[in-house]
Amino acid sequence: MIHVVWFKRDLRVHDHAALEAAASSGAPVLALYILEPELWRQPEMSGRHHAFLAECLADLDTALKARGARLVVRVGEAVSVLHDLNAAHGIAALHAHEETGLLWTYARDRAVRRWARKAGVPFLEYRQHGVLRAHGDRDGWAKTWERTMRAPTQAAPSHLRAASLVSHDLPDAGGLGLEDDPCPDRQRGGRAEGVTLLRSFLATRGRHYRKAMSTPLDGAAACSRVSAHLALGCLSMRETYQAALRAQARWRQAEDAAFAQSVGSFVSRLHWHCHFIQKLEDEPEIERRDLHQAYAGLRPIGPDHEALVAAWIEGRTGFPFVDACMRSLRSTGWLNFRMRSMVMAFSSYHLWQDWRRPAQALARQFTDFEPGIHYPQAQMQSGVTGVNVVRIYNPVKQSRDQDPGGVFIRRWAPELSALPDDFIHEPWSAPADLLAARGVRLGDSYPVRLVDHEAAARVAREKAYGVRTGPAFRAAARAIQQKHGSRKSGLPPTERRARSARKPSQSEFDF
DNA sequence: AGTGCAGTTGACTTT
DNA sequence: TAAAGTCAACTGCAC
Repeated sequence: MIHVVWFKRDLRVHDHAALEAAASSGAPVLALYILEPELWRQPEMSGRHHAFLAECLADLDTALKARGARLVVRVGEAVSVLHDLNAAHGIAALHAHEETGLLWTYARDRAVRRWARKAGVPFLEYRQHGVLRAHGDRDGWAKTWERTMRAPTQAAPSHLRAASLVSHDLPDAGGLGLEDDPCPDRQRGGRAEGVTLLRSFLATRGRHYRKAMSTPLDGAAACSRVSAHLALGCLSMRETYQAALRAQARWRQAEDAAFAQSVGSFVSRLHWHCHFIQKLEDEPEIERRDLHQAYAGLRPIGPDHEALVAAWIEGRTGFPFVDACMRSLRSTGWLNFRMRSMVMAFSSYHLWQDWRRPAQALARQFTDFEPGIHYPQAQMQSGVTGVNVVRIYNPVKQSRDQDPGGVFIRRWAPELSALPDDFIHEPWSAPADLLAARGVRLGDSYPVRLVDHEAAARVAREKAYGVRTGPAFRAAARAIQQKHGSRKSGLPPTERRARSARKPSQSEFDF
């Protein structure tokens, strides 16, 4: 009989509750990764995810090898893989982390649970990060998070009694039906890489995080870049959080206030990470249904939907800053948070396109795709939650604010690089003779902008606010309040006013 | 010195 | 991690 550790998006041996539990059983341990071809057919998945995963798995195998075990890869449906292993070796217990993922993985986990119950195999699931499953008490959430994250981390087992099984080869991207997905500046996967990033961020790179995180230029180096490693679990949230707190204390002691504050911003974003994933955990349908039903059908899918989404995701909107963001994302697999919000909002408001296909296209581009952050954010930036303020970004203002010298634009839209700073943010307003002199032919060397952004924003604002004042909105808002029982609604009127007067923050997402 | 005034800043409101 | 508009307080300057 063997204990199986089913690795999913927790690809590490450190601070790993499932591995620890299996190891301490004393029985032979099978470290299993199930490569599920059907998962890779989901519209969110892409070649860069596959490449990053392969690196993570190789790193995990190295870590297991150092402890006398190996990673065993099996290809197929989780239930049938587990069924075969159980038939051949007998599974004494199946250990895994809880996964908050796509509806597809949600359904697969339920199928595995059903199978385990029928087969008489104990299926033991452990909390991942700070996300709570089936929690009733909304008020205690932050406290529980804090307690979980401050608990001691679990050391990696020093030696594993391994069940020696043959590992299968990881299918390559083409074999899984994934399109060619060149990403020349993609981050490397694996815990070693994640640890290096976290260390360099907390020791040097992060000093100007607070100021630089929103700029497309400096953000790439000033941000931690551990998101992909958290998404696949190369790093645990607990060890990341504790490392950040230690660094913050060190910088305070060194009287480097700027660095300490930057680390503080990072820490608050770690809370935010779990806070958002919790939304998808509680309401998996956020992946495909407008949270607020009054918005269903607000953006009907027209005949030009596909062409507009393609122009947007490929960086051909005619807005230099938006296009630079999209092209940079394609090449690096990463974009800072503010620019992610901007491009999603641009698609939803200026282009007035339904959020689902764009969200899938973005998911494929993000090496750090995390369903629990991605979908709640996509809905928020599209203004369909009914509880968040309508935020329409001005792509030209963002360009002037975040890239005043046009350096980022020139890097990613070199066809515009000869334009002077005054016009690089909005080439359509440049005099024709200037464009000609600088070799820019709108509609030829660079696209004509898809929309007049000011007019489009005006129309979008009216439509978005139109929903909020309609009778359907109020009815559905009441339903959401009832279902999710937001605490704010229970406050006495005076305090409710006082609270709502507070500056609303992006992290608030009370249903 | 005090006044008028254009321009700036920041808090706050509206969309 | 919205943007634009409003308004009052403030600032720098000319006279």
